[in-house]
Amino acid sequence: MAGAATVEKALDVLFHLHDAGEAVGLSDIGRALNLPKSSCHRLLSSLVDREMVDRDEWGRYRPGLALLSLGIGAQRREPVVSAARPILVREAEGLGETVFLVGLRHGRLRVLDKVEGSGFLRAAPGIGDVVPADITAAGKLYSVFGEGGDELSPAETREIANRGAAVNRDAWINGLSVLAVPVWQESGQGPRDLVAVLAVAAASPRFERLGEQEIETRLLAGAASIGERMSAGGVSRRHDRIGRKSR
Amino acid sequence: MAGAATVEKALDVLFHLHDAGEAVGLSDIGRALNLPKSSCHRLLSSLVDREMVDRDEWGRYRPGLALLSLGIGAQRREPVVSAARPILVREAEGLGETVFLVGLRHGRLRVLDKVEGSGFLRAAPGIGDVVPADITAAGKLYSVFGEGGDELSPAETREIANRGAAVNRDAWINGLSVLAVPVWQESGQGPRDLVAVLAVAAASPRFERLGEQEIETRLLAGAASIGERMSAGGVSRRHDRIGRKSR
DNA sequence: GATACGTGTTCCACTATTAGGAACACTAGA
DNA sequence: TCTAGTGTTCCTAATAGTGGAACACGTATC
Repeated sequence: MAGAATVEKALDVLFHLHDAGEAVGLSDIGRALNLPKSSCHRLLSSLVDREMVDRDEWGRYRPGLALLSLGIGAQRREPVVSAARPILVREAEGLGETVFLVGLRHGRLRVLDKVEGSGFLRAAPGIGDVVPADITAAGKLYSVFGEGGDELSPAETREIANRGAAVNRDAWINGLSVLAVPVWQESGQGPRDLVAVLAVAAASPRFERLGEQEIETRLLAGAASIGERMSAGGVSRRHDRIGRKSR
Repeated sequence: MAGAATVEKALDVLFHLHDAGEAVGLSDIGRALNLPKSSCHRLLSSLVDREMVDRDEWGRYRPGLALLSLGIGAQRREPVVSAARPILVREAEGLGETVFLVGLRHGRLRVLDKVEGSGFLRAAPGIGDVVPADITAAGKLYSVFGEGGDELSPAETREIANRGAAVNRDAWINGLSVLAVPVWQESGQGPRDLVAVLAVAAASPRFERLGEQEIETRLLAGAASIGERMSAGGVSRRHDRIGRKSR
């Protein structure tokens, strides 16, 4: 909370370049963030030195590739990701549709990994992106089984709890249907942990043709495999929170 | 050059967390970077707020998932990557080995994308990582055809120039053989541009079994496809450098 | 138990640092 | 040529970061 204001401005710049989607000039950045050009210039030169920011042939700024290295490193440390990767690939091939792995991090749902199918729904959320909790199938699952997530009607809560899966038709993105199942990790004696959500997204007509039941059984089997692989891998067995105050 | 010192310290912290490979405590960070604990704490709290840094259940620090979102965004803006992706997948499946796309950015060779084969050489460089220019097959190609890269013996230069491919056996990593070919983009009237390098890495015995000639012809065909796709995509046609001073 | 060391966190006076206006160099367009 | 736009550099006031010291909490050691 009591942070370094300069660092936060630099991060503002970085995220602004990300959100912009295209390369941005110095003056535009200053205008957008209400910062003087000279301040932007100073911040950016530090970021460029470390390749957190790149410049195109016109001198405009865009996010740099050092971020990729850091980001992939962050992803690699997520045990769920390495456990789920083969299953994501298998299901994406088998179903021919895009498969997501979504996790709750820092109070928000993030796409931990994704493997695209042969369909043409490339736009949807990218790896690392935050997805809205209130309208997505993944959000519903976390609302029912996890700690975070938003409130749901008692009826829907009971239905999802019994079924062990959540569906979302056209509510998030029109024409897109999503089916999601929880990924559990057994933690020895204690209660099992909801470590992620496995989801398939497909254009609604295609979704119908594949058959909801078929998709559900495949995903449930996949989620079970991931859970087993995590327990088997053993590297990340569950520790109780000990020591250190955390805030 | 004349940058914001605070921002650079924050980046020091970020890269230190990346290099460390495992979660690090506050005191350790301060010791490693010769920074007072209080300064580290302030910097880190800003980074944590934006999810550039995460904390594990013991309160130790590690790179955060916002970096993944930013990094994937940076990668997506590389036209070569989207053009090459299908070819990488195809060749990785066809050969059963890991295929790399390497580009020269900011004077250094970076892994722009990578698709892993069925072999067990997962360790090698990750997406976004910098690879050494002087000993790799990709470095040799850039030395001969590109602007960057290191010097090479005239004999080897001529051989690579004639062959249009570079090989590296056990020089970089022992037991690992790499074959790389240039990816050209025709730019209308001017000379063609070396936009990336396509490379296959395999354990040396497996490399022999596949046959160097077979690998080379496949890669050359793949590189040609990428070049065509880039020119065809048209989105990123070549512009001459106009306007703005660049430094 | 009591002691000593480890951690992460908070406080606060000092001063080095950044802020940001203004002037500069340059290009594109009228 | 003149104007409006860009990115870059310079410079001083005053703000924002520095970092030592004290704190609260946990684990190991005697």
